[in-house]
Amino acid sequence: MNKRVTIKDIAGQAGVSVGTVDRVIHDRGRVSAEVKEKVLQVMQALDFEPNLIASTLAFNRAIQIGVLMPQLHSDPYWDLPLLGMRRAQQSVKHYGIGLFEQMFDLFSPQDFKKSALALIDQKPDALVFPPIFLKESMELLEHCVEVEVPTILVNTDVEHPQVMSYIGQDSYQSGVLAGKLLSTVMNGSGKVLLLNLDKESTNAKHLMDKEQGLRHFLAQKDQSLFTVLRQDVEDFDNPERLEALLKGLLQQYVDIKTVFVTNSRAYKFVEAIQGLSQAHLPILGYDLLPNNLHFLQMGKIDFLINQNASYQGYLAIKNLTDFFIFKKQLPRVQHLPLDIVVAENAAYYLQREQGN
Amino acid sequence: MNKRVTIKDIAGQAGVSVGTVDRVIHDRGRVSAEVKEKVLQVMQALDFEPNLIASTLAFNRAIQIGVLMPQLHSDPYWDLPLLGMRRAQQSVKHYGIGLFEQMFDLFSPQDFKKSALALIDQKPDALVFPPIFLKESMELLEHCVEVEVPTILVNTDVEHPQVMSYIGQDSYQSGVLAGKLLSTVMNGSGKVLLLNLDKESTNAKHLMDKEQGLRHFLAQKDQSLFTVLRQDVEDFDNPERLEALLKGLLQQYVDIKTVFVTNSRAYKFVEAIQGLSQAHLPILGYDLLPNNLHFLQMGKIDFLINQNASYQGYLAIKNLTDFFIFKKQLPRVQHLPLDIVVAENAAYYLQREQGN
DNA sequence: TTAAATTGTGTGTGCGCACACGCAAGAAAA
DNA sequence: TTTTCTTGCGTGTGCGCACACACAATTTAA
Repeated sequence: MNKRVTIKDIAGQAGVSVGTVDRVIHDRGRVSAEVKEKVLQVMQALDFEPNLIASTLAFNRAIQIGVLMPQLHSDPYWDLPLLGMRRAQQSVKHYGIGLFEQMFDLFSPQDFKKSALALIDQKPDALVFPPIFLKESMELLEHCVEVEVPTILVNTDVEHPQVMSYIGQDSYQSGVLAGKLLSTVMNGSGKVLLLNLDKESTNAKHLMDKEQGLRHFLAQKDQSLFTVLRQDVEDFDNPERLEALLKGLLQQYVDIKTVFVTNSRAYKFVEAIQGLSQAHLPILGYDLLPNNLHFLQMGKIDFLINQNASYQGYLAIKNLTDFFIFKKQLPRVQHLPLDIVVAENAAYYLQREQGN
Repeated sequence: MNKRVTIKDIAGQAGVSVGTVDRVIHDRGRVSAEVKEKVLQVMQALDFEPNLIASTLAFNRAIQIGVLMPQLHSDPYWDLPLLGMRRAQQSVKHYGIGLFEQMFDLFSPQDFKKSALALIDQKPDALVFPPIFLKESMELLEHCVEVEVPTILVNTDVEHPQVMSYIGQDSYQSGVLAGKLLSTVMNGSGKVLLLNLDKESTNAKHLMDKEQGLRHFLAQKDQSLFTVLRQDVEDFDNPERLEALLKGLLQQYVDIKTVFVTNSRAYKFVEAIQGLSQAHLPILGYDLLPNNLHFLQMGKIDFLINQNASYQGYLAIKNLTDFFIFKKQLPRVQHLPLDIVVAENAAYYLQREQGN
């Protein structure tokens, strides 16, 4: 193994001191044009790659990542990204990467705004958050432009120049996939009941994308065979109401063959229809929450699409480490795989969600 | 941010020098029992975590990982793990991790043995290889015991005390999953044609595990409805022979409803039956090879189970880095997820296979 | 014309740790 | 008893780089 090239080697070859080489590398100025040119030339010739280990050691400065997330334990899904971030932070803390965590009320745009300002006040070097509230998120991004804080979005993408990277699923394609899976269990024709179990206050962009994906897939298969019935439910926490609603729907539309719950709350639906004595109704939902997995193993949920919520958080922190420490360029969009989870392969995904 | 505890802090608190602390940490001896106790106590009290960045910088020694893999470009599947390892090496080279690559002929146990010896001669710090030939692999592992080289297996697991870690799929469970998927497209009953497209010379342990998994799932569903017909094909490179064989089988067993190709060569099967004018026969295969993906998009292959071949290699190197640099304990078995790949979600897995 | 600011360069220190070396005091061997 | 070895510590150097500082040679301002 030929030992690596160091700035000392560069300095020797170029006939200057290491300080000058350092100034060229960091573009700090105070170097004459000719000398700079010469140094760059030698660096090229020797194929110099800085030792990032030594670099971070000498840099000796902490990098703080601001994290704006829904309050822990307010919703089982939203715990996952934060836990992923904390795991990632553990594994990159040697590089001096720290987290400023700031929580907000999942259903309060006002609180989101307040928390965002509080977080920015701490002057983080970067920001990570899910744009749950569209309007407030755009305002926050504008604010980030002013204070020059690069931002990574998780869960939902939004177009804005200050967004360095989005990490999450392609919601539209995930709807397409749902269509594919549901059509295979519908035996030729029938109606899909599409359930949005969410509050109106939250930005439902990704739910709408899923719906479009589903409709697109079914339409392309055969216009007449498959239809979609969409139902939005805001008080999804009330099993009785849900049961009553569903009873009505199933009576009214006897050709409902399958159910597509567009977010992680499929288990709430299953709980609600426990009372109904009804032939098995195939269900597709999202995410490996304990309740969903329970019903998956029992055969009450047929498919789960894994949104890799915890991995989203993990990757966000890992990517920022790559950015700050290893000077890597980040891709604008990082779509995570659309994992199809059934009872037979759930264990491995669960392990991964909890492990890395 | 309260700055981190260093060995200097420990030394100060314990009333000794940093050299003594260092000796305690590395258990180099030459420390009296009382002093050692005291130092350990202080380390505990201050919650000391060594700065691994500084540690690796000071360590200043290269670690060479021996890699024993099938010759590049001899089989599209077997290129993937090696490419994954190279990518991983790129991303951990700062830590002084290097690869000794040694290739062998995929179908020659003798060459495997010869290459193994050549690799061991280079005195690598660790070894990574797929135990394709069972007998020769066990001999190699015995050799590793003597020279004290820890080993990571990929693709196939083997029981041996020298194996530090296995990275790959749970073959049995992957057969179970195949059973689940195939049974959903068989509409109630029928025969599964199980195809082993492999040479007899290679260790077929994982293929047998897949078969057992499949049979187990189908039997548990309903003994009488589903049956399995197994066919081993050694000259899988000959489309005419394969076509003739299949023609015979399909005539003989009219209730064959679906095909399970137990390795990455499903595309060879599809190519062979192009000539047959035959109603669509659902096919399940393995791995995201270009040819497989092509037929998946065309609808000629219905499911692929992703064995994450490239990620296996990637993880092997990453894990060894964790082991040597970050002193992490590795799990004996790391089962990778059983990704269900259909036309609608293939792109994301492909991207991941090529990307990280 | 002299003082002040700027530009271009080299030197030195420290990041936290690994490891070689030095040296005293006691233990074992001669 | 003298010599050699061992044990138990401290000191010093270097890993490769970042950055502060010193200082001369300019250039600009007063």
